Amino acid sequence: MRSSRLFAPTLREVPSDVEMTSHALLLRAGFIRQMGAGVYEFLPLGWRVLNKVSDIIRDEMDKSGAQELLLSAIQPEELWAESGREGPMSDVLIGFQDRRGTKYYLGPTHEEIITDLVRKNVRSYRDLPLNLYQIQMKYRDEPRPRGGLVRCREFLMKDAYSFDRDEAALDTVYNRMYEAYVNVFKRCGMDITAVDASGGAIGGKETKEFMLLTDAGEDSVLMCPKCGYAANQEIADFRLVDASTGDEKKQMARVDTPGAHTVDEVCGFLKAKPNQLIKTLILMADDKPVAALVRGDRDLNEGRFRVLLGASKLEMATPEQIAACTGGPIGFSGPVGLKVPLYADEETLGMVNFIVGANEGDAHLVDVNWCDVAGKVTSARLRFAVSGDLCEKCDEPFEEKRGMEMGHIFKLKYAISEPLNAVYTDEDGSEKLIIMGCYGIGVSRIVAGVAEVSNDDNGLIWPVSIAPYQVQLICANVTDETQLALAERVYETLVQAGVEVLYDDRNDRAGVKFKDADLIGTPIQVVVGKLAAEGKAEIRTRVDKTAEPVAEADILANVQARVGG
RNA sequence: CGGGGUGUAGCGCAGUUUGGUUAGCGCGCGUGUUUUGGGAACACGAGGUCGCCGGUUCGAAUCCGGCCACCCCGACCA
Repeated sequence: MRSSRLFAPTLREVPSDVEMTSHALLLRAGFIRQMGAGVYEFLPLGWRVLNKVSDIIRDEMDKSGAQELLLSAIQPEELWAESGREGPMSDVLIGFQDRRGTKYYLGPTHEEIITDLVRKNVRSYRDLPLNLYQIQMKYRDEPRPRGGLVRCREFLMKDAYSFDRDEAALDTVYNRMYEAYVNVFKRCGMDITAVDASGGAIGGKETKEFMLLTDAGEDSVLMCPKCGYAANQEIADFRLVDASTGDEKKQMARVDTPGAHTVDEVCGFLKAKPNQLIKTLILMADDKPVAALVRGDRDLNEGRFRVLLGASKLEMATPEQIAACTGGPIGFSGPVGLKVPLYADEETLGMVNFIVGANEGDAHLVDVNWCDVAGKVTSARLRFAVSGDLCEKCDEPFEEKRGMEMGHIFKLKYAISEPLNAVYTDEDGSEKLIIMGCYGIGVSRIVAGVAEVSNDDNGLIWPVSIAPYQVQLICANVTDETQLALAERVYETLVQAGVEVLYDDRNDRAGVKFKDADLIGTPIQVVVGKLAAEGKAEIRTRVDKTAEPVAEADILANVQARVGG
């Protein structure tokens, strides 16, 4: 491809509303353009990278025994109603009606569609196992798209779904997918950490997320430096340390705390530390109020709490709902005399003489002890693990890192097949539910991820495997006939040999072309310049700018060696 | 959905506080000349419904009201 013909508008300056490195570089280098919030167009360079990633995924998926197909992006609403996920996922569903008034959603994921396909076409155990995948745009009305390709409303995903007879067969395919994923990310040049994760709205415990560790990531990952345990903060387990001081219990007292409704304000007012306070969070679990009690400096893990309650919906109560069940305004709730079910984080049980809200405006209770709290208190782990908490297996303090989720595999089991009644006839003639797994990779997010971690001040740095072109050939001065003639010959030679080469034949100053080449990030650069008079070109890499003079006859072999390595 | 911010040429910005000639600057773009190894110089030139709608006014990029879009933080996030 000749740069003079390539549609790759590069920018010198970063558009003002861009913050994330990968976003800025992909825009500047002419890989993507924005259509709207979380909606991007892939320009030729971006599209090439996306396809390189897709091809690697295809190769690994096919090797693992999965079969590619293409499902409909338009999904009938009734399937979502049937699976019971229309409600839980209503926030992100983008819907429309056809001319007859039938409702549809643009596919945010394809469990319903594929399970419907399979239940209509699979009858017998002889038809199993099946592992089907596709690479297709997904549509989710994300509450907050961000970071360019990191979180989009329209994004490219590889999604695979396995269908098996029993758990043992599911385990087999799950493990095979794990291996395939490891291979995919390795081939894309990414250093990925697999972590224990939460099944999210679907549920399920056996699930792994494939995280790219980067400060730009949206997730928190807790890692044990000793045993290698790694988990998403949402589900990370840790050892409870008994922090009870053995202080003598004092007499509870009511104090005025005008205007102090946040933990910081109360602490400032009472000259206390956040860990001496227990905050009482009122939540609505399937529309019934419950109270969660956690130490003032901790955060409630709502996902864990929801699972504990067995609730399908859990959300923070509104000020009105809080007033209705506590009798006080938001910010002054407390467990003493509270008439809603109380759930206390296990860490709070060892506390004495703590501070809580008084369930009335502008007042708190101090020197409270658990004996003051009438009523049943359920103790459970309700808070997130944080940096410094101890690994449950080896008592080593966790390190906390940011991660960007690139892939997710998990065992759906019967979560979808049961409501959709996807069954098969087993050997003994009995009808059984198909057991399922699902496996996703954010293809477009991989592009963002690699761009995020692989760059320098001059631009992107692509690994050979997914670079838009393997080689960038630069003719330093196209008005120099010797240079131009040599560059043209080198271009022909490389193209004929099947090397993917972007040939900068523009009539610009050399500096412009060097800058663009670095920005685009092609891993190998071949410069035809002053040495053309001697019949030589310079070959260098994007990372190591040490130029190696190479005679014309040896250029192809040199390039091929670099591409291969 | 809550909080904060921004909308003026393809990109980056000034001008808005205090309304007043023909709305500026840099980059980029076009033509020409000179240049040609790390984003060249000079000359000439093109390019704008000042986010949209309404209002106030003799007069609105500027003041007022409403709306929209985008970004960031939070909530949310198979």
